[in-house]
Amino acid sequence: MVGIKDVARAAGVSVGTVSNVINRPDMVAEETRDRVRSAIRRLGYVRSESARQLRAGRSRIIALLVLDMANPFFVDVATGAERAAREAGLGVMLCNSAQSAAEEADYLSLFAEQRVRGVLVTPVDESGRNLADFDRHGIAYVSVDRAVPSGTGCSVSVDDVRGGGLAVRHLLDQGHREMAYVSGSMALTQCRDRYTGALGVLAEAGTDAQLRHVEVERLDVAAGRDAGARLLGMSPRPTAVFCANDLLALGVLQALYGAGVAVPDEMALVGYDDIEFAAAAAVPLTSVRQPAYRMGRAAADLLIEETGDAAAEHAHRRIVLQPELVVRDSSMST
Amino acid sequence: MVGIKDVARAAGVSVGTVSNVINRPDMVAEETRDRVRSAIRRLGYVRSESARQLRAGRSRIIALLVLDMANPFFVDVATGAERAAREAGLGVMLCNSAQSAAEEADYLSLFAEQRVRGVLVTPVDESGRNLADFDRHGIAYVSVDRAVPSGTGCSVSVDDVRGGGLAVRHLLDQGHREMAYVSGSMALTQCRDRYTGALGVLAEAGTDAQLRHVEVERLDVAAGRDAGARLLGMSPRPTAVFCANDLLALGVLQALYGAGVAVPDEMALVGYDDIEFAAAAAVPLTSVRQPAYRMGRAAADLLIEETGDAAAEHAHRRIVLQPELVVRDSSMST
DNA sequence: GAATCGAATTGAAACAATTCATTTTCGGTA
DNA sequence: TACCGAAAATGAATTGTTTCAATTCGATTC
Repeated sequence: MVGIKDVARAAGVSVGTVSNVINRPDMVAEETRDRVRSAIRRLGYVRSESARQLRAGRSRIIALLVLDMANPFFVDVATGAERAAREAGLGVMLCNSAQSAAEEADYLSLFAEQRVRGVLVTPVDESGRNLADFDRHGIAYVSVDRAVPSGTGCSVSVDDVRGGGLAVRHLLDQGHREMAYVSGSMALTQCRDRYTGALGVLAEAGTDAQLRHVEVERLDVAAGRDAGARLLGMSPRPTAVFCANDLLALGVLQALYGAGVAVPDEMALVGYDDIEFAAAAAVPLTSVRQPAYRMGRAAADLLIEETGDAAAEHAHRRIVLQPELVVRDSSMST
Repeated sequence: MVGIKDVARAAGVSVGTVSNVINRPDMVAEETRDRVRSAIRRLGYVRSESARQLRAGRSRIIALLVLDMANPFFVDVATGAERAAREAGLGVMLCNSAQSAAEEADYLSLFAEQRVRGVLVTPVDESGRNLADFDRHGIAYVSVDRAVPSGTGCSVSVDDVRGGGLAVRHLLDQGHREMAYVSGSMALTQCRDRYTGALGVLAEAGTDAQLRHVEVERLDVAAGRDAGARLLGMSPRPTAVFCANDLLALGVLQALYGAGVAVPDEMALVGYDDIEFAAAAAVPLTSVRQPAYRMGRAAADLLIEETGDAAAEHAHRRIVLQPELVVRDSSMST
């Protein structure tokens, strides 16, 4: 493997000069610069990141640990983060905790060994234990899609309480009184917050409308299908369903379609996230849109600020973005 | 930052012993081992991957560069690869070339600097120029979802010619004579191969059935919507459409639905990949299933074999997996 | 009591870059 | 000719780990 020494020898200069050609070309005389560059090309020299890193004490990579790569929502977040990182000359290591606290812990220690520049993470473990370790090791992190207790770190999230409210207010406005909320365990912040918002709207409206909770194991299409079957068996059968994400909603929609239940006439449906497939569904889905791409960008920007040259004057910030209701056919009788 | 020297000092042993405790615990006396381990815990020591790497000359990370992260097909490939890699104690760096040859080149040189263990890549640049560089630098790679010229390297792919044939034979069997093929440019191997297979079946059947090509810019849902609009304007209007992937098919389906064209009665539809959303569509999509997860696993396994201890006896292999037609409502009149 | 052996431990070299205090070079000036 | 200053180039030190030849230390054997 050809190293900087080989280049130096080939070009008849010292290793310091080769390094200068690469990192501060202005410092080197033009003639020397050309000689070195042609040697680099001729030998096919590629500098070793590990050696640079070892010297610098940290890498040029930021890690992004998401909850579920099969969910296009997180792919959008990743795309936003990646764009911002690459503009700053950093690489992104994208990983999937698949909602497992064990996987999360594994990855976080991998990141620590890698001395990554920082971590963007949608935490599985709400206790924040895993992240506390990061504080101890001085690794910067930004919590994505999950607010973090004040003062502990940066976060970028969407106002889920508000989002839940938007969905249920819309259904109330359509005259629904028997509603259901399909989500994962209330131990998951996003499921809990959306529920809280939904209940808040009900209380505020002073209505006797019901919102029954249907809990599912996982937040994917298959779980949505199961939930759909359970909804059909409920008595009284709900006339409107709010799902904690679009994957669930698509699953519910499929179950309803299979059972010949008309959407929205017999049952209205509202999802959450507004992934591309929501708009592409059989009956286009009404959904609470989250600015996923912007969230990814904002999170990466925060991290870059925190770990950049001006790191000294960095103060932890919590950014909260606003969701937006996108009404489509699945909740509007025509 | 606490290093191995600090641990050695705290435990009253040499750095070599600390290293042995971490890497070959059997070599160290129990009493010493415990002392070192407790020092590690007490100081919060995390070993530096970059230093290990520098010494070892290569990293413990394999890179996976996919064409389009927004396509669930590639997410499945990534999941398979990641599983295999983690079982072998390696990390995965997942990146998205977004079908851009420039992005691809950028990432490949990033990987070279990182001295990654190896690269799994779905090449954008068919010329293989980018990969030739890898040969020169001795970086192992496996081409995923794309066969590679014999002898140049490993590859895992799916028999796309066969897949295209399956789709069109099915449509012929349903009695269709006016068909269309929606895909990206024929410069893309997978689009070309599927077309070749489709035409092959037509020729073999000795029919006068038509298969007109509708070319789109990108392979996503939005492009599918455009294609759908164009299909509706064709004369004679095709009675069956085969799409080069499911995203296109979902877009076409949506356009047809919007125009009130019944699927499959007025127009039958067959997709490719069999992503989860294909089965979850308004009209569940008939699709040519690719074993994405298995492909990812197989590719990672090949790479691990090539870069492992038994690397010497490694011979490049080309694995070709078989696609399978999954018939659903979108192509079967009931 | 010396020789031998094996297990445990040591410590220096090597990895490939960056950095920075020195040194060299060279044109211009006194 | 000697000297000065700026620009260019040098090369040793540094980073944190792994590896391995060498050393130490008891216990066992003769």
